[in-house]
Amino acid sequence: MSETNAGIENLTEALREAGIRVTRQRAALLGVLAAADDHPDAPELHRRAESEVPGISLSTVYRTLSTLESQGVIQRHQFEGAPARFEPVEPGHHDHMIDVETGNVLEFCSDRIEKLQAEIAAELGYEIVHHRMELYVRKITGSA
Amino acid sequence: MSETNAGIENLTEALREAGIRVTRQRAALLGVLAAADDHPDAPELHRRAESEVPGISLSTVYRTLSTLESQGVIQRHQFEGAPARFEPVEPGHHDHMIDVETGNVLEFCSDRIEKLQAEIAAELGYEIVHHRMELYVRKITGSA
DNA sequence: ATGCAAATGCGAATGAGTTGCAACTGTCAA
DNA sequence: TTGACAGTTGCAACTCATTCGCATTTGCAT
Repeated sequence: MSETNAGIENLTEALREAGIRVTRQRAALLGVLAAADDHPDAPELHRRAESEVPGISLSTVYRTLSTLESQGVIQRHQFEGAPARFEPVEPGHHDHMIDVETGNVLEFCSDRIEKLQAEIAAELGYEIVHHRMELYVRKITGSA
Repeated sequence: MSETNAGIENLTEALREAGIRVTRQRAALLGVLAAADDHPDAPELHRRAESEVPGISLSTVYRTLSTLESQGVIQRHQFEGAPARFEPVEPGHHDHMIDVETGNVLEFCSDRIEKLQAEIAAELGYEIVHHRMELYVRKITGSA
């Protein structure tokens, strides 16, 4: 628990220093985001934040998410055919695997793939600004 | 030219057999799509189709694109922060590299990456239904 | 404590895409 | 060739996710 709180303390401090006011609404969202291990979308975050800040509006949630994203605190993911989903930024980039049956998101990372990507881009005279890789997957059933 | 026409002939035939009427609007869109080597979005396809079928409506374009997509004739790509873009399906899957400065789309393919993706999914007990990989890139400048 | 720019809540607006519906038109059978 | 009729079209109205305008409120530096 102290870990999470410490993380949020640091964050609020950092935000304040970036000239961004830490309002009740924002604190609540930071808390909700830090506690989330799924990748919630805006309405879901709104729902969760409402228990801490009852009247919080959805626009505020959207605005805060944009702010936090541009501060590099969270990441926005636009998976196929679904509203944007968010996750706190942790050290170390990763990609996503979406279970097409449940909507669950797993994270993974492959240095080897990243390296190949960079090679391919370089061959064509480009450098990678960023990339997006999503595997839409289905659980392998024992029998079938 | 005969190549393109032959391709379209085959397609219209295939559509007819799938119980899908080949209307003027659809023929026009098939032609526009076959002729496109960029990855146009719906309004752009609408613009191009209008020269052949003057009154064609945007809804028809959207409807036709959905139809053609579900027939496996074209593919829809949802790149970051942009409306969907379309391309005819050609044999051989490929991924995309988007020049963030110009919006140009290059295609590429890497068996090695695909293999790694499958391995990663398999390790976690999943099989890949499909994937999406997009490299957002910038041209490497000689000096700078 | 106080001022004020920044942030909020509300509702209205946006943009991409979809849909209901009456009028139209490919297509297949005769 | 001609019907007939289900599939299509154009239009306008709608949805859904997200953004914006604006009057009111509120962090927070002083």
